[in-house]
Amino acid sequence: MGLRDRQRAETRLQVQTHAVRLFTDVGYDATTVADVAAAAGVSAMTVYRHFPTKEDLVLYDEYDPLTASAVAAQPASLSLAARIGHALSETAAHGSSSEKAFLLARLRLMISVPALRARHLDSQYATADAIVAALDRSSPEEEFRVRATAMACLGAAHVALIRWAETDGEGDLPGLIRQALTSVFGD
Amino acid sequence: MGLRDRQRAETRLQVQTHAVRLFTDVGYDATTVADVAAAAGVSAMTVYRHFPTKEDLVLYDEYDPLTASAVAAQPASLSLAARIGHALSETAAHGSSSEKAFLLARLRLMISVPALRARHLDSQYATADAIVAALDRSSPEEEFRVRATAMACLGAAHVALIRWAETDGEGDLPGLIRQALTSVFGD
DNA sequence: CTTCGAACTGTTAGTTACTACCACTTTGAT
DNA sequence: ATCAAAGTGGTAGTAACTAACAGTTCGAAG
Repeated sequence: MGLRDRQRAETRLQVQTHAVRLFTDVGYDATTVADVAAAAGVSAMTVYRHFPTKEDLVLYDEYDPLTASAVAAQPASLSLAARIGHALSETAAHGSSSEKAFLLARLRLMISVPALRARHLDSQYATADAIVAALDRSSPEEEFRVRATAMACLGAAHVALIRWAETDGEGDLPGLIRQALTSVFGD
Repeated sequence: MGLRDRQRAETRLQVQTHAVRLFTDVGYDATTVADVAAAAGVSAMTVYRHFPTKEDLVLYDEYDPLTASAVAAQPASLSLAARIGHALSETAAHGSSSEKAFLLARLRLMISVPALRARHLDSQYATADAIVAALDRSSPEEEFRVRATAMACLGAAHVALIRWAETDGEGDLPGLIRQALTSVFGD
């Protein structure tokens, strides 16, 4: 990996870090993209080169492919809901390890800012698509069943994620997700 | 109800009707608010006086309070998921009666346009809030349980709604919602 | 019926997110 | 050493909104 890639990654991180800090301290709407660019020491154009929209300064990652492959890796002997639920819990265990404070700040923004909350929910929709693509191999009726189950599990897991953020990330996220799922499905 | 209110309602309907038609025929992004205003024979400012954002030209209603009161009216002997699920199915039975073609056009936009899809999902989030407010009367743990169940049921119902729109509203929506919920919960 | 306040509408000017285009610099491979 | 490619900045432009002002119309009180 050359110097160019390293500098690009560095710039990207700087921009995003300053963005989340300003959004948290000053407010999302009260902070312009020009403000973020100035704080990061770049031009506004450079911000848009790294992040397609202002919202993406907060919402860049997402674990769609990871989740989908985790679902596919579950033993087929389990029920559909159990396979999806376990996969979600496992994926959360991997994702939430590094830089918890930064992730928490981003999550709080995703909860409190309407535009970010909406986009975050839409990314769940994309995750459901990925799960359907990873599992569905038969009839439209089966796809309907898989998609409904996936959306239900993702909805429950989302509540766990919010709870985790509201308690400052002190509980363990995979456990909260399992708790949310069992309180819905009994199992 | 005076002439003023009638004219206001008339203008609002005209604006929204032309908006949905233009969005469907020309495209959401390719249609400007000025285009909508011109088609409806009003100024752009008038559009904003009736609808806070361009997105709200498609997403105005939503049945939060209806759903919440329907949930509260379910017999407490049923399980939590059953109470919420039945309430969703009942609310859908009331809402989908009048002007199906217009509702379908709006739904198709909510599915295909990313910004509208995101806001539509966020309105589900608001519905979950209303359900929680209607049911929760005890501990934070109970609220967690209610919210997780509500989001799960709403996620499944959303899949039914999409399916209904994709099949041009020919199946019955309450039945599809029940089908989605039973394919998730077994019950 | 007249009059006066309030609401509806239009116009204008401004902010901000975002895009297209052009020129300049820097990197990395030949 | 050179040249193509990529990163960066500047300018200009579109479109979603907002604030403030002025004109018009409705509706209620006298």
